[in-house]
Amino acid sequence: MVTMHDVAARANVSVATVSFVVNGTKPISPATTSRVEQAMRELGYRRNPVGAALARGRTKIIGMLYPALQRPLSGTVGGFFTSAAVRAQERGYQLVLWPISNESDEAMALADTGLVDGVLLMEVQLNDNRVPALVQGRTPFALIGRTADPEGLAYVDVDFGATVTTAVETLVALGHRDFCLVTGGSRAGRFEEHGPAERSRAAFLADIEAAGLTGAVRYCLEDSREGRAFGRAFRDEHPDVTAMLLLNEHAAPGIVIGLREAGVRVPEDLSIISLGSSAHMANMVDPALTFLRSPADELGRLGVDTIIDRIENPDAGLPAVLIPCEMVPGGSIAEAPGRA
Amino acid sequence: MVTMHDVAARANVSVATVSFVVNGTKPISPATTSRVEQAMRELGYRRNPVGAALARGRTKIIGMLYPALQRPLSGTVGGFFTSAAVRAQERGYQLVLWPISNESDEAMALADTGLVDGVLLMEVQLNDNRVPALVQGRTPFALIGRTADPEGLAYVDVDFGATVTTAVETLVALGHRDFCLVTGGSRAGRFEEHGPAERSRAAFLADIEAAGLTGAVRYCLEDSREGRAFGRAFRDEHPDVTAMLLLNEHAAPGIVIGLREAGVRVPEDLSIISLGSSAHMANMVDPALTFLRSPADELGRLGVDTIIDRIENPDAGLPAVLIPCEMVPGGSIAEAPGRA
DNA sequence: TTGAAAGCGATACCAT
DNA sequence: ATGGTATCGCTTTCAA
Repeated sequence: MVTMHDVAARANVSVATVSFVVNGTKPISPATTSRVEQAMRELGYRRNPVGAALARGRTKIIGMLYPALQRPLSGTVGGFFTSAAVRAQERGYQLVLWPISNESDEAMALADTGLVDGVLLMEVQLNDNRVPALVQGRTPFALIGRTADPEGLAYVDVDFGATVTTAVETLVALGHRDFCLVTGGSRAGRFEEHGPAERSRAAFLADIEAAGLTGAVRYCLEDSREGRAFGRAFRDEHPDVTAMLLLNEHAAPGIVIGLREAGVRVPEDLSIISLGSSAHMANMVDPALTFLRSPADELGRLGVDTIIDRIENPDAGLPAVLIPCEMVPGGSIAEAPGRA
Repeated sequence: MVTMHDVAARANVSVATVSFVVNGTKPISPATTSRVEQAMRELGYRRNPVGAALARGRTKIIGMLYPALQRPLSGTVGGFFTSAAVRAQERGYQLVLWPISNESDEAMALADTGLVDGVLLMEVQLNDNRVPALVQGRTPFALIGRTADPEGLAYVDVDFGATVTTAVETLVALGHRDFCLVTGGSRAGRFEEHGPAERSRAAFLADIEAAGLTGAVRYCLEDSREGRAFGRAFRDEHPDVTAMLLLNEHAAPGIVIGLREAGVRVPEDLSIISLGSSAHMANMVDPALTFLRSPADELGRLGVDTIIDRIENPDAGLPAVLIPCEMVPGGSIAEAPGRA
């Protein structure tokens, strides 16, 4: 490996000088600069980030912590990751996706050892033991998502309350009065921990009550086969429901197929709005779903901005951003049956 | 930050001794060991991997290089990544997903600087300029996928030839004689570079010719809306085709929806086999697709084993593994029309 | 079994 | 505008 020493020797300067031209840390005469640059070129020098990291205490790397084992990487995460990676590069950082388990130790062990300058935590649960662990450490972090009480934390998240309200209002305007919210979650029994599902549920129940409507809440695993079974059984279990809010894009195609198998027509018999989805997923379903678009790209960018700001300016205020989803028309909603 | 010095001082030993107990490098008396361990506990010591990496020249980190900007992370990649991450951990490494562009420089710049011990290259193209760049460097690497001529490279890949042959044989046995292969690719004009598509195409044409059948090859962008348009137009463009091989799981639901809109029934009028897909994706379609299961998990594991073997034993042989997809029954194939 | 000390590669302070 | 050098945290050889 070619080191700064080699370059320095070749250019007849000191390592300090080489470092200065490499980093632009201090003014160096054009003559020396070009001599050094030529030496680097000839030798094929490439700065060793490990050495730099040790000396500087910074790596210019941001770790996006993702519980890959519990929650297989899907297209949604891909959206976050891609936009976040682009933004990081724009700001001179590298973003890497780091798989961790849900246990707190691992997150810390990585975060707190200097390998990354900061950490972006994904799939935050309402009661997430990784968060207190990170608070204890000295590595800056930010959340994509938020805990039950995100006071004092830097986060960006979807505004599920506003999103649900938009959906409910849209359907109420079409005459619907009997609702069902279907959320997801990758393993039974831990749904209460899932922020998006839980926040949507709370907003849903509040909206329903405020408007004097009826509303059930159901869970369905995030898998198309589960969706099929769920859809097949739905009408029998909820004969009166005419409007469904679906926070489960992976099960959505299966659910609609199951409904059709059971003789339920969408949207004539049942209107559906998919919450937090994308055009690609919505068009996998027939009819194409009316959906509220997840602001994945915006959140990815904002998340990166947030964590970098915290790294570079730890004393600034704590950003807390909520972005609502925006309605995209589709073919899955109609006037309530017997009203047209 | 608590360093080894702090621990050493607290335990009244030298830093060398602390290092020995931390790494188990040398035998240390039980008494000293427990004194050191207690000191570590009391101080909350955590070894700094940057320092370790610099001293040792190894980081125990494997970088999975992925062109996230060109090819948004999807569920398929998630499968690779998850199984690969698990396997890496089992073998004492960390696996991180590193977004890179398709340009060679970036891959190298990262790989060749000591931040990662080895590199796993994803989405390898037939003619991939990142590969010669990696060959020049001194960082071990392996491919998931392979170039046109993978001689001398370590790789694991799907056996597309065998997969296509299985599909064709299955359909021929049902009396089909007019085929169409539909592949994907995220941007027009670069399909020739896409290994899976190109290898499938070659195998397809060879099988078709050998059996005296007719076979068209079409491309469709990997998006459900594109799939819908494609499906709608298909019958007019290929009135005689009764059997479709589909190497494009993201467009699959849209294609079937489009076909139905155009009055084409699956499987009565047209049989479909999806190549390299998963149960989850196959069940997003109605009828559930008959598919050849992508060995994503196996490839992820094997890829990691391969790169770690190369890191730890560079002189061993170059593994070159091909795994065929395995048939999973579904509802999308039937006897050729007018044959039953 | 334990310790002293020489690096690993780069940074940045203090001189010149 | 340059250079000498201590330093970052840890590993590892060589001695004791």
